[in-house]
Amino acid sequence: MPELPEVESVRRRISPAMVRARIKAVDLRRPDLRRPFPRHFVKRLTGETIVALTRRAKYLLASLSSGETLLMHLGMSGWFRVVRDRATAGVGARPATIDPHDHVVFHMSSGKAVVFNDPRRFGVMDLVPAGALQEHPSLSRLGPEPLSDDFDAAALAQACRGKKTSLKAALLDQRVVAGLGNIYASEALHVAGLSPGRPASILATPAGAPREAAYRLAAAIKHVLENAISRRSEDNYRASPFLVYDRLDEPCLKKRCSGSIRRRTQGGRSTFYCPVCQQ
DNA sequence: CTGTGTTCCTGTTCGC
DNA sequence: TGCGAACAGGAACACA
Repeated sequence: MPELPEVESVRRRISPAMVRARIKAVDLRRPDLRRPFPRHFVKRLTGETIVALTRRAKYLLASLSSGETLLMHLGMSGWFRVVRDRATAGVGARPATIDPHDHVVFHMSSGKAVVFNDPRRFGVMDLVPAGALQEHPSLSRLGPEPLSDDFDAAALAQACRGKKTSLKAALLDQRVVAGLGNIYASEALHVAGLSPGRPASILATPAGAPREAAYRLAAAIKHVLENAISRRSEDNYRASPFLVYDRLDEPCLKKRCSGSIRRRTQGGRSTFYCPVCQQ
């Protein structure tokens, strides 16, 4: 689930338990996720206060009082939950959880335990020394944050200028815009009325100036992400909140459109779209 | 440098 | 019901 809106939602949900709280103890249940945990992971976290919890693209960033930053990525199946921390943290403490995919437990001075669960283990955790955050390999090449003023039609067009790859692949490229994933890339292209297979270069003139489609797509990206965040924050779940994703063969929801949703594979991943109203 | 394909891992769903 | 295949929301890496 974790694309930008889900990560933002997680950030807001776990912030009350973590921010301005001290990490009393850390249970580390295995040596690695997708990559090994950094050296002295538990030692460097224990006793630290989390000063702030922010998000960049799909990364969560916990700023520690030591100046280090705990960088976390949810991968494909990563999730956090907050539980009351009945168990006293420390040696011999009974784990607060029994799920075999609970890999990390943060015992906070707020009285809550924040549990990281990730069946597929595509998640990542790293500790970044003070001052080294911008240069971190996971962050340094990221494009603009889609909901910031840095991202607009001009930025999108510039990034896609001359690109031979498809629009869908371009939206998944975190250097073009940071935080979209497979679901919201499909959704944004649908809202913008653009066919996912068209070359990304159509967004810009040869000189790099935005064409009309770039304005539509930049606005659609912001719209789709803002909608998803507000819906999640309201905890307002519905059967399928999406316009095209996972709606194969269902009628297109756009007004006065007679199309039905198709699926195709691009770059080994499913793209959902309406062949009638997306040109 | 650019674009494409593979790979990491486990759980769920689908067709026979 | 059982079983294998296909597929799943990410991103680093190898290669042409």
